Amino acid sequence: MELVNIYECLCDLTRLRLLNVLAHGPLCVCHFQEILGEPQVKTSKHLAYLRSRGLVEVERVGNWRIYGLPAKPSRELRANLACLQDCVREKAVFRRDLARLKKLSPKFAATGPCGCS
Amino acid sequence: MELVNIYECLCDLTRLRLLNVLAHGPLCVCHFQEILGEPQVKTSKHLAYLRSRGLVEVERVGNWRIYGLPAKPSRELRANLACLQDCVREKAVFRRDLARLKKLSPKFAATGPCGCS
DNA sequence: GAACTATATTCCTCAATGGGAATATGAATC
DNA sequence: GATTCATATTCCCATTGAGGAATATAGTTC
Repeated sequence: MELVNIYECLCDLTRLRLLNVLAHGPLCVCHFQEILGEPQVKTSKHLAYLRSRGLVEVERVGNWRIYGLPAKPSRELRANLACLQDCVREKAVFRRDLARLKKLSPKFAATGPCGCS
Repeated sequence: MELVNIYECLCDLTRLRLLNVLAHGPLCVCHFQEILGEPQVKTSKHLAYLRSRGLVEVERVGNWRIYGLPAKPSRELRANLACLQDCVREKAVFRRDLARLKKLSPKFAATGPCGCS
């Protein structure tokens, strides 16, 4: 994974928001959708973009795709994700996303690996 | 300055190389040109790009434009530049650029603010 | 003021990106 | 096997970016 590929992923607000949420654990696409309030296509495409550059990994569970940060991130990726966390901590959009994540977590947890149904 | 603007600047190898050199002090365009071995248009354009996003500042000295990192960088910028330094330290291209910088520094210093002439 | 120097800008072309509408895929359920 | 559900993919369009050739600009020097 090249350093530039990491930064390519970071230069879009939607992807930054996804990574911010991802830092707190893996989720399926419809959960990201609900937390960010973004349409399905947009969410799915950006996750695919992140995946194409190795910033996320996918696991298939029934109908769902669970996206999470890599199990073994490179040194560069770890450093940049940590830096991102630091930069983002006080920004409104990102805090709001995390607030929604917290609020929706019980609902998500209610129905197996995914509370979509 | 938005976080995304910083990452936009970081997602191109030439600009990463420029920033890496810049971390060791301001220089004029032709010096960057010589260190990176890139044509004038390319160098000038990427510096303009960095400037448009506030990652560098320019000072005019006679015919030269001296590009340097901002005197008062934002917290985000500082964090990301530090992270970049850390990520780049062992990569060949970047080390090579710094080696050239070191080698050429005396020559640069020889003629006032710029040793081009 | 003419020539030179360092740098920026303008055109051009090509490739990549973002976003949405519509459609495809593939697993689960009835 | 038809339907539903979660997700991906395809097409479309508009914007942006990278790179180079050529030209413009503006300061310096003779």
